Amino acid sequence: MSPLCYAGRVNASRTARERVRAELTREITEVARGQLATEGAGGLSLRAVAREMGMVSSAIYRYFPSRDDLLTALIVDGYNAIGEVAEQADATCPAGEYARRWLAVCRAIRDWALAHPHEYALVYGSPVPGYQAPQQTIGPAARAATVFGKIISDAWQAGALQPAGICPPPPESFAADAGALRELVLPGAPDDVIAAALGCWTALFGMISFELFGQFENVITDRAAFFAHTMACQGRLAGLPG
Amino acid sequence: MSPLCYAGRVNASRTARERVRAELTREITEVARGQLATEGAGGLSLRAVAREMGMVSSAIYRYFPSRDDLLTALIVDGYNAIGEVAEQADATCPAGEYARRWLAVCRAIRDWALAHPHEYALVYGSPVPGYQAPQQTIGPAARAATVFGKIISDAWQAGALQPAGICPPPPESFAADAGALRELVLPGAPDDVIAAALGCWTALFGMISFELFGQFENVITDRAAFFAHTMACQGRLAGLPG
DNA sequence: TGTACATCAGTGAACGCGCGTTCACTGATGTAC
DNA sequence: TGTACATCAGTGAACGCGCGTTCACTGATGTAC
Repeated sequence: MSPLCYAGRVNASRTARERVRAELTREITEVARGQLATEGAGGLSLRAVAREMGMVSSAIYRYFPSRDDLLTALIVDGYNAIGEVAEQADATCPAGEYARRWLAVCRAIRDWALAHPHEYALVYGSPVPGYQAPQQTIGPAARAATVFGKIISDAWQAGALQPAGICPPPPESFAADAGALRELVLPGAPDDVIAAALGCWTALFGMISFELFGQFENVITDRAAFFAHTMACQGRLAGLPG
Repeated sequence: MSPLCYAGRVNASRTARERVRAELTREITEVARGQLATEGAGGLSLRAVAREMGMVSSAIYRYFPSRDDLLTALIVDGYNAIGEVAEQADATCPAGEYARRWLAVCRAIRDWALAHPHEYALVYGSPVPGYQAPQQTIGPAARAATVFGKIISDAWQAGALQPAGICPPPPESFAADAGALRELVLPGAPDDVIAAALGCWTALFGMISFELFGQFENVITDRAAFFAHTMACQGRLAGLPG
């Protein structure tokens, strides 16, 4: 039997049993996501997931070795979902309209967060007690940031960035971090642009978290409009024209 | 027996039994705060608190009618603690140095948050599942914001505010909210100043939450310096000179 | 001041619940020859 | 193609745990006269 033939057989069997396995794995995370939406991250329970799926609780262990691994899967999914809506929003805008791209990304992430508050909280909210995020989550976490980084560095490299000129220079201790960010997500941008961008990015999630976690209760009525306004200001602060 | 004399007796008895009661109430919240620090908000348990105090779990119910009431007390304490450090930090600065006051308040809140991460998370992080914040928490929540509001409105009324001039005007739908904020915490300030201040305030907590909730892991090394820099930029955006 | 009574703090047992995880097992599905 | 074997999914019972809350109770503390 040739290796190729052997590989063929293995793949065939995979697509039989393994396809069911993949489907059930997906279904488990989906049910878990649903429970997240009603109970929050702390209340996620393997037994409840199993119950909802009509399985015995121990069966879940064929798919996830522990509750934490299921949580990790949900976190990775969450990061990816945010990354994806960010990518899509960015792609709908003309590449040269940097401020518009930024606002589109902001809005897309906010919309996603409002539609999936518990998943957002899982990813950007307080850490789940007793859960330690594994390295698995690093890559997906960078996905949305990469979209934003590209907007800024595109603008910079096109010479379209108009620095607001109101910030002092970033601290010297930031230089090394700026270098790493330049390598990964903000090619070509100088340190002050990188610092401003990072502040801007942080402000985006600050706004969303404040809104989602109730700090705007009895304070802001038209949150979508105020959000867009504030994000426009932040974009200007980072030098985006518009 | 005169009403005064009666009142006197009641007060005397109060200061006997009621003093112990107040002391124990305080001790319960303190122990609960300690557990918060190790378990997080979701893991706070009346039984564990009672155990640590050498009481039987049902005894706690003499002091707090339910777990949620204990949580509420902790939240109120948290808001008050943040408000207090903000007030103190503000008070150490010359009244006319607005940017310095702002930075001092930022730093004080960040320091407190780093020293009490779980209490911070309880107050500004994801909502505790199943817990509904009662109205009791509204007043203390405004305390820190009042300090900040005073800095901005002091600066405005002194004519010291130097608007960055890079923001578009706030949306019309913001006018009513701005009016309410003007009444409460930003006397005299016009709408655009209020909008900028609110964005600035939100960015402060965005920075702290990002740092505390792990988003700066492997991204920023000297977080104190980067924080100060970003908050300085935000202050400028809100018009604080410096 | 002394005594009968009311108020209150703390006890201990219990109710009813859910949780994560392990383990020996039964069948079904896939593999090797 | 057929058969012996290995792999794997799902079962059901169990372990040991912790939780919030209720309730009838015992003493101690405070009150009224």
